[in-house]
Amino acid sequence: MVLTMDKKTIQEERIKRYFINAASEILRGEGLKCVNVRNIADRAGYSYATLYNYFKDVRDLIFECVKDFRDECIQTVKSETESLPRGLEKIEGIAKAYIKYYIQYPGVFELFFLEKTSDLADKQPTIEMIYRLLDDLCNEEWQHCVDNKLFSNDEAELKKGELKFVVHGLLLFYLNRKQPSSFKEFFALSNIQLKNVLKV
Amino acid sequence: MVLTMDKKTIQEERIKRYFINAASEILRGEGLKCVNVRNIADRAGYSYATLYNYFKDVRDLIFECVKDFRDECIQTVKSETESLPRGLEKIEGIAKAYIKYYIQYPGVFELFFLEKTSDLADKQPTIEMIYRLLDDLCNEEWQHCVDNKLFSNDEAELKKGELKFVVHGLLLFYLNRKQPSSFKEFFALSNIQLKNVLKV
DNA sequence: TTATTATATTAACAATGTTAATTTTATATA
DNA sequence: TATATAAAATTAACATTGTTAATATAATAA
Repeated sequence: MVLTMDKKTIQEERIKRYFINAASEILRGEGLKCVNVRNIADRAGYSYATLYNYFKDVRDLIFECVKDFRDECIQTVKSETESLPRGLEKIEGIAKAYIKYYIQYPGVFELFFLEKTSDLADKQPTIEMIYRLLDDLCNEEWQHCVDNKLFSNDEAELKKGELKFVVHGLLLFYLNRKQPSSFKEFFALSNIQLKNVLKV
Repeated sequence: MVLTMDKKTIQEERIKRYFINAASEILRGEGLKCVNVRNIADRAGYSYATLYNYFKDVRDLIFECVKDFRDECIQTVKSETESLPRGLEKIEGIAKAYIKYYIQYPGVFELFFLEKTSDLADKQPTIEMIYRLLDDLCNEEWQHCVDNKLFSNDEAELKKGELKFVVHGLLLFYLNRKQPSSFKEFFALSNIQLKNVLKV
């Protein structure tokens, strides 16, 4: 795909990337509320108006960051859990690594789950990607459980959903509402809840 | 408390209320993104600058709405579930009514759980209230289950948490990310998940 | 080398939150 | 009751942010 790009497209993609990277850095470091066109452009080494030659609007640009963070999240979780034994134990590890990623980058959680996406018509595929991220990360292992007769298919579906809602519920309260108020408590609570969801 | 207010305080409270009610109506009808000082003041019948004689800033005003919505939510849930048999069945009913309230007023969910509250130092009690709302609504019934030896205290605590995270996880995905994409699917999914959490 | 096109920048505008300056209204006192 | 003072409300103004229009600069083709 990249090979078929003409010179112009290559250069265009390059400049888009400067903006995307600038926005990502701000998001990662300071969170969504600190991201604005002048900020981004400054960091990218352009004027703010130049941004509009490459992106429809700022939401469009910020949305591009989502794909990068998604890849990074997958990468992180995979490398942190590759040596775990398959099945429930691995699912628990994946869930923990997934949570850990957002604890490290709360701005990414904000972007993925809290940002208002007023008109998300053309962005639905990306939204879908995020919605299914945890499922995608765990799917093989759920299948493994089903194959080993640990659960029926229906039970696995149920638990998959339960895991997703519990994990994001926990993150919503902790990251956005400081509940529980310390990481230590949050960590203990997560572990208890995960153990409960993933019991046979 | 009201009885001890002097004339000035009474009048001040009255005007504060005009602003709070105006903001609440907009929130309820059009959601958080449509709330702004000029809007609110128009509806309250004042100039936007007047608002600053009564509230530190617009966040302060919007936060006042929280208490009203909380009371309304409690009221609604209680009246919709008063005739249910005690115990798990009632908890399920409460959870459903609670969910229904936010489906009816997505702007309230936004305000309660999604809004960024940059400095929430003095607002922590209110945040706490919201964080514990579902728990408060169900507490008596959980206690009833424990009294009837349906669960141990620890089990009840665990399930209380699980219910909270599942319910808010479901709402987060549906209200903020349109996942699932139809109410029908959401309704079915909620019912399945609630049944699962609340099984003995 | 110059005309044309592409790209980038500055200037300007609209929306929103906020504060300052000014006007209006209410209150107290002579 | 009339006027001085305090309180409350309004208009004007400013800052920030997203966005677009007008202008300037750089790249490219004839």
